[in-house]
Amino acid sequence: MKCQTVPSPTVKRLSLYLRRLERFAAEGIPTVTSRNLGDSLDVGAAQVRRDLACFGQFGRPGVGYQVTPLVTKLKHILGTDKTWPVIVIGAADLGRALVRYKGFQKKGFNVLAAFDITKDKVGRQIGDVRIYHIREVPKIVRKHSVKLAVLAVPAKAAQEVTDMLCKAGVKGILNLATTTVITAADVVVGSVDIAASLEQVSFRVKNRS
Amino acid sequence: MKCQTVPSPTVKRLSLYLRRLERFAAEGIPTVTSRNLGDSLDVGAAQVRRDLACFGQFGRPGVGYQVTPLVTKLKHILGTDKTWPVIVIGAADLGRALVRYKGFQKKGFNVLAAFDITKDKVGRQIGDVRIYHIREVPKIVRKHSVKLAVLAVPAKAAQEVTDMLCKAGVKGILNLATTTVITAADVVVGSVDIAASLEQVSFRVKNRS
DNA sequence: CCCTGTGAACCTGTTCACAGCG
DNA sequence: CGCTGTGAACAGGTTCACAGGG
Repeated sequence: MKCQTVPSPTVKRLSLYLRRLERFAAEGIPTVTSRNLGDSLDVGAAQVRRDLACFGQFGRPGVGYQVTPLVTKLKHILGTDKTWPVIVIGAADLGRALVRYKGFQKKGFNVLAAFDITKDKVGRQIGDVRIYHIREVPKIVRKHSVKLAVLAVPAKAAQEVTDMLCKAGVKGILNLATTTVITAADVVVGSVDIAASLEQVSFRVKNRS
Repeated sequence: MKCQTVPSPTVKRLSLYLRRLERFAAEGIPTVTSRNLGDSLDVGAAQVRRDLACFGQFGRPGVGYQVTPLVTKLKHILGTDKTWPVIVIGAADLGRALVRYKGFQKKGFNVLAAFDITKDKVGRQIGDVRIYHIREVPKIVRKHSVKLAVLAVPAKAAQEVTDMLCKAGVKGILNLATTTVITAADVVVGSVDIAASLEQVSFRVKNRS
């Protein structure tokens, strides 16, 4: 079907599929059906087929999808078939945890530097990742062709830092600050607000369901 | 309009509105229009009005919305007008960061205990929050009527821990593990996968926009 | 005249149902 | 026959546009 604009819910589910398929692969299962894959993720079988059909036809009627080739294909689609250098801005608690976070490594994201402004952090290490002063961002970005940055700074600094990242040439930002940041159209921003996510849950709990 | 089923995208935006309104309040701005509020959040004015209309009519035609009453109202709707006790399961890097995370306190979530299974963590403190053995969960949950839990354990333990939380009486779970967890229908689950979120960004970067 | 609240049109993503291949 | 891929129907949210209040 090859949709020309991939729906963003589809992209989210792609990550789910990949995660699950990797477990199937680890279990030595060679083939899965759309139902098979969807059931464990609470996604309908038709939805699975639709999502995958956006990128070509790699299922076999009567059989299903071959796990290993599909993992490869999905990684390629998501861009995690090669290693991306990533920087983390903000080395407070959350930033520190992100630098150490194994989930990034598993997906091929390589955290190569952290940044902060406070004197007591700059120059220190988190594991074997060094904390630089924020003013060093452009230099490091250029040197390693960094395209992705993770933002874990206080809300009031977020926009300023974002502008600086854009100017330095970063193309994608994962924003974990509790504020909305605005960028030029050619820079992608994904936002994750952990406290707000818990707030969603509390709302749903309060309103029974 | 009082929609009987609040759309979940609306709930997400409610958090954004609240966040922004609190800043307006801090700046001493008494009144905002829907356009005014939406513009800085990249949300259409009509959307803002629709979302708010789900909960009653608290805007004044020709004027807009009074900031302070709206903040109060939104907090009440989201359930963050009172303090919720929260527990964090998993005291590795991410768990530690979450226990310390100020964003929770700001919204009235009070992290009162952390849990882990490894000997070298149980009994220690993160700030003034104590780490208990996971088997203590039911006791603490009952003692403090804990309704909300944050899950930051390895993927392979997530489902087992979730089952235990549900049995202990927890009503809402924020899942930060990299796996899908399944619960009875009366327990709310919100999922945040940081690595997957970065993967979304990398996909969008790879496909220019 | 400006801004809210809302019916109605619209659009985007989901689900159904079936043709077609292995 | 089982399962994919996909038109066609459907549902949920969004945007438009305007009536009505201040």
